[in-house]
Amino acid sequence: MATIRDVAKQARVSVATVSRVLNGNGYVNLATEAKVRMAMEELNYEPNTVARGLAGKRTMMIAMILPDIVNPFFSELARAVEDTARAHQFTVIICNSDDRGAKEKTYIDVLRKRYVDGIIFASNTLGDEEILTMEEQEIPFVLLDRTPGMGRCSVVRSRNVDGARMAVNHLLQSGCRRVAHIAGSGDLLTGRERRRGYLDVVGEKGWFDPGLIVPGHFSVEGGKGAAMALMDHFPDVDGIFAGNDLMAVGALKVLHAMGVKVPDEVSLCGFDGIALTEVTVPELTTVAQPIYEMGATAAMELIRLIEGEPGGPREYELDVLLLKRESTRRRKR
Amino acid sequence: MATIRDVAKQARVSVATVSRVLNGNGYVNLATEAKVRMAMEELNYEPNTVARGLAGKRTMMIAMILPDIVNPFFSELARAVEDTARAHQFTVIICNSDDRGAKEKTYIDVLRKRYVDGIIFASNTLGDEEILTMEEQEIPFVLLDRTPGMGRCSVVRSRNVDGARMAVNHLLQSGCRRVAHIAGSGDLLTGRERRRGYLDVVGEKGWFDPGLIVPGHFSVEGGKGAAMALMDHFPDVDGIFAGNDLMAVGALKVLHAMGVKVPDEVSLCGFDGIALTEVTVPELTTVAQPIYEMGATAAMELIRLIEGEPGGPREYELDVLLLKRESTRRRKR
DNA sequence: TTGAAAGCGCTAACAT
DNA sequence: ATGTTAGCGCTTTCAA
Repeated sequence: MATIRDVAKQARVSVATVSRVLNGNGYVNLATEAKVRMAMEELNYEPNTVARGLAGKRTMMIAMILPDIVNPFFSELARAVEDTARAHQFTVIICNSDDRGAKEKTYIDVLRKRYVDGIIFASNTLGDEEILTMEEQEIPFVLLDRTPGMGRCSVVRSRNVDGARMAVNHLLQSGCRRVAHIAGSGDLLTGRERRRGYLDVVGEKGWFDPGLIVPGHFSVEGGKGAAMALMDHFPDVDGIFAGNDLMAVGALKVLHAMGVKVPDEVSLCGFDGIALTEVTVPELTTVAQPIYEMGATAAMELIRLIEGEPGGPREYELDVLLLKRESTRRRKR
Repeated sequence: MATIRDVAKQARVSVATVSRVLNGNGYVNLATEAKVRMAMEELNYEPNTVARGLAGKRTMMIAMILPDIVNPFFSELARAVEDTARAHQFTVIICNSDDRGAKEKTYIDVLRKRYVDGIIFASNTLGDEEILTMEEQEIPFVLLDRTPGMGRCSVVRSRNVDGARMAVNHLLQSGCRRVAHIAGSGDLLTGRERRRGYLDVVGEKGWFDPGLIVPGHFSVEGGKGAAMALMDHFPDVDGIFAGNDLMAVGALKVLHAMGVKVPDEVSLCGFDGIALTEVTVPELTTVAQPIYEMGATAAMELIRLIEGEPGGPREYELDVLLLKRESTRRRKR
């Protein structure tokens, strides 16, 4: 492994000059630059990233903290982040928090010691305390689907309330008389916003009952339990808006097992637009978020922050799209 | 941020001594050690990982190169790797290769410059050339589902041939008269082995025809195309063994669309055991690999290699398990 | 058992 | 426009 010193010697210049052409800053004579590049070529020189990290405080590494990479929503997000980061020479560290604050804190610590250049939080437990830590440490970061309790920081999210309204309206328009909601965790912004959208549309209906909102914890299992409870207590429910696709899939399974026909007896709509919704029978209607775009946007924004570009923290709110599929397609009556 | 020097000063010893207690090597007086630990505590000292990497050639980072983190098989593998690595203080870098040799090569390069301590290859394009590079550079690595063309290196895989045989036998026992195979890529060891298992069981049957083996490229789309072609050319096929679950899911979709009843008209069996197989209707019978265990094993083995423990490279071959589910459960006739 | 000092490979003042 | 040099924070001989 040739070092910068070897190159300098070979090109008969100082290491500083080599460093300059390497980083494209400072003035360098064109002829000199040529010599240096030549030498680099000959020696097959490759700058050592670790040394650069130590000296320059820039490691070209970013981290992404998410609940669980196995969850398809997050793996797609991660994929987008990695693609984008890579295109800008950044390497990505993945951290699974399982939504546990303690794990998340540990990660932040480890990452700080590693001088990562920035962090994307797709995890949901991040408290104001951690945010404060980040700001003190001056580590750039971007939040996904989360409003900071305080201060301004960069955020990327999608129009959850709008999406939920679209979903519920669509359910109603396709003929449902009584629509229930399987809700995600109330601790999460997305959970609350989608619930809000649902309420906006049906809260004042004569048939509405708070019991129509059942928690499903954003998981397949949760969706199953919720659907079961729902059909038990409200046999006349003929439409369900699930706060995410995983829960919708769970609900679908349970309905099928109970012999309830989807969409004819109960129509079902999810949220997120993960690929999973295309393999079920019937295919699931869902409010698709631009998942890949969200990840890419978050990564771009983080890099912008890292490069110290002007403008300060920014907020991005992305549009969602209702994908009407079989699970809400009723036969004409 | 306190540095090792601060600690040394505070404890009135040299940095060398602090380094010693930090790494637990060399002789250190018990009393001295206590002083040092005290100082660390007081100053809230945390060693800088980057500096350690530069000085000690040990970055406590490993990388995992895989085709695509969005593929549930690989995301579960990745999860296992991260959990295991983290338990041993290693951080994980994820690299999506899209099975493109060029990307993979670039990654290896980047990772080398980063001094990563080791690499897990779950990607499939790795050629002997790259393996040689790795060996020259003396970077420890572990292969998943791939036999090296040459030299000995650590490998983790599962009993693909056995599994395929189990699958096909099960299909036969459950009443199928003519079983086809949707095959994964012939470039991949797993693809070839599963195909071999299939052939082992049916190759000599009177009804066998090479045309019963159709390529499905290990993807949902590929599975769709294959199933379509299959039913077209061999309408009497009543059993399909798909080389992985993704293709099985694709096949299931197509069969459903064609009005072919699964399992009664055509029984279907996949391979891998990803969670997806539990949400389809009918649920998919599949040969489950111990995915998490494979990832964990690979990570453990890599760490073993990194720590330079004796024994040299090792090979692990893990057992698979046939999960009999609805897609092969025929009504008695 | 402990300390001094020479790196690890690079960046960034500062000087020329 | 280019060179000198002092770090970045830690590990590891080599001495003592």
